Amino acid sequence: MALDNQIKPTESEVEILRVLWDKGTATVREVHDVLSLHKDSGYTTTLKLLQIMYEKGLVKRDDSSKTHIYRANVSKENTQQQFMGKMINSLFGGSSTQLVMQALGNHTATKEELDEIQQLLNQLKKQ
Amino acid sequence: MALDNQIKPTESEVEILRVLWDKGTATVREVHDVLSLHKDSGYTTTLKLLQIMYEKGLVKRDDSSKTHIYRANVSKENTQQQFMGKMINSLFGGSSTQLVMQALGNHTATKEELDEIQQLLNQLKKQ
DNA sequence: CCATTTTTACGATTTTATTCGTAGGCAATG
DNA sequence: CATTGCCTACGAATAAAATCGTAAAAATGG
Repeated sequence: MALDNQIKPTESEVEILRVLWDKGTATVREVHDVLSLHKDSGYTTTLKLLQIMYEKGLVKRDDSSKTHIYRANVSKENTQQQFMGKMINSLFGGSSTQLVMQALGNHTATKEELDEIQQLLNQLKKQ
Repeated sequence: MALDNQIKPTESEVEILRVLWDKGTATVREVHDVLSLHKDSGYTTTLKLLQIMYEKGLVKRDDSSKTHIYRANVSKENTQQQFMGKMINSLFGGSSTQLVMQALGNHTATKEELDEIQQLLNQLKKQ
């Protein structure tokens, strides 16, 4: 039933979560190295953010050895849901369909993607 | 071609824009009264926000008479696009299809809505 | 025409998010 | 066993967003 905690990660926190979702586990250094590719903030900034995220419960960590190992404590799917819900409410009058229409209309999708969507649509129609 | 201004409205600014999109034009008082239904910040807060939004170019205003009249200067559609784009990039690996799938899968849509989506899908498939 | 209300302007404060600097610990290695 | 480097902790600085308080001008309406 996932009475989802309403800890909404900030933008910077999402960037970090993406790395963790991708790698599964990572040290501060590893996270930082990935972020550094597109951003230039210092190492201690990443460290601090991970510590804050730990306090918030957004990540877990194994601190049994000196170099701590982090992993996400919120799923990508839930987080997507959370942000999508916010957006649907604030910008699409609560209608997820409106959002879907907008997304479909404005971003080009390949034939394969359209088929994929079609399949899902068929499934939903059956119910 | 809409070389969209990258002024990203903040969350509070979006709330105000919603009122303006809905009413077309509104005074600070009118905006504030609507916001007050779900929020309790003071009148001058709303005023200040509208002034900031004016400086940013998010709203226009008619200040020919004492009580200024505001209207949105960014469209709902563009703003939706802007936020959706951000979200697709930060949470859906750049794939709008992923977002659509997620939205379809998790929020219940009525038969009519599904049909509407189907229609759009058909249209896209033709191209 | 005076008192009250409503409005704008705008600086200041508060809150939240992000960034950094410094200190202390530990471990590798020359 | 000292030096160097990398790690965490954590307070503090900075930045950005939201809120408020107060003053002054205009409007309202007895």
